[in-house]
Amino acid sequence: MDEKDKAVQYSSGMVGLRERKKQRTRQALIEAALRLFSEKGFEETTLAEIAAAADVSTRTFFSYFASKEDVVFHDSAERLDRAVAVLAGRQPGDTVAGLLLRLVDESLRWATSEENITFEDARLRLRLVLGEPALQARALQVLFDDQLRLAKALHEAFPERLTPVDAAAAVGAMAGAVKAAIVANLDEERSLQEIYETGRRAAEVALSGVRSLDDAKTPAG
Amino acid sequence: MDEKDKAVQYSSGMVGLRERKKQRTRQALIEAALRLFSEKGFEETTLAEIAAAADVSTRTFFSYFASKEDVVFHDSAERLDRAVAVLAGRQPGDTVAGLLLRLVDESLRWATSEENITFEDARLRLRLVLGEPALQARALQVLFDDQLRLAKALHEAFPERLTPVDAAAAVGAMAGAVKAAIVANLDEERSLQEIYETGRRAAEVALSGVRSLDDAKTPAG
DNA sequence: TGCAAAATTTCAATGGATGAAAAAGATAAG
DNA sequence: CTTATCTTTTTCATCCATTGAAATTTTGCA
Repeated sequence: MDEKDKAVQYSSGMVGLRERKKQRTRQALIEAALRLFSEKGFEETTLAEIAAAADVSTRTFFSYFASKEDVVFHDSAERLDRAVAVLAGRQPGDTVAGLLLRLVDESLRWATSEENITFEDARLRLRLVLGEPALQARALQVLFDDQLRLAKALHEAFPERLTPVDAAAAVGAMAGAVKAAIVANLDEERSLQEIYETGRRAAEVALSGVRSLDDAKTPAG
Repeated sequence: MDEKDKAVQYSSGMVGLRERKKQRTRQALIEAALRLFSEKGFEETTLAEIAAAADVSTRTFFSYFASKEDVVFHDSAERLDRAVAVLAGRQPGDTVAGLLLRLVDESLRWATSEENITFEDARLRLRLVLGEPALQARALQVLFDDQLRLAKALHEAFPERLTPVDAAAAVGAMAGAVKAAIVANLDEERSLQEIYETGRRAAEVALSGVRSLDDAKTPAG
């Protein structure tokens, strides 16, 4: 799977029979794996079972995904591309904080929108990921890699205002706050709206600073 | 290894021969593993080799560490305990921002102090961790778990001022900023002092908010 | 149709991780 | 010192993810 394939991975138009077949196989693997994971659990599902359910050999699995964990994050590249696009679309009047807040808004909205997957599916996947240490580790790694690229994109959006390190710190603070808040909120049953609000409030804390938490009236809103 | 053992893991006083022998074995495993990792690389070193170098059976390794990666993070429990202690030692006049800044200061100082390990050793370990995907993943997981406990400790330090979610966001922003900044800074050769400064500046960004980056003169300093 | 490229399968091997039972070592009591 | 007991280590057997290489099949194209 070279760069060209990766770039076109989630675009709609595919040409030859060969490519269409590959996409079908990929989709079959994803669906088989996610179904089995939710039915029997991640650890309990073997690659042999996934491959069998998708009608390919076990070896073939690894020409589509680098590891058992990676199937779960099959759409992470698309998500990152969208996020980078938000930063790249910076307008002349934009502030760093405003642009980052737009990033969080769009990401949260898309992550929980119907166009993408059902909210129930999203919640299921979140539980799956947080419940399995191996998946949790992989998720954190994906997030970490994404942050590197977002920091680079933010620096490029404000080349004169932000040093690379400041950009990294800003992205890190934003992502760290949102992630921590969402996870902290996951114990109880929450509605889509509530989780969205939690993430947004965390973004505000990161934007306006922890110091705002020390003020009597929070100027964050 | 039950709770009592874990609690006393890094305290000085051990009684019986049995315990002393266990500590010696643990230490032998750590030293053998770290030496082999830096000599031949992480992937290239097998558990069989580590066990042989420490004069135990391969199986015994797993009664000391849950995985090959875990040896590298043998002191993470102690580090976390120190960090939690800082938060627990909150004084009446402390602000959230002030307490968190003290946390970063003490953590950075201790992580790079001679009492702990040589700075060269610390840098070697950092390179090792960032270079090996498996170790990077484990590091992020450890950091993530630590953040959960720190968020809890911060909430307990300011039970009336911070909701659990706000505490999580604050800790997440702080940790995210510091981590991102340090990693972003690691490409070039940096002195101890420079890395320390980078982390502290990132903490200031998280504390005072990304909005401060939008101001002409940064009020962060 | 037949050749070249790409994808899949088959086969074999490595190495991390785990469970269970046997063996060896340490502790405490008599 | 010796025995009964508890802990730790070893031995043995096994599972499964992952990888490399060679053989085979499928697809694209002349």
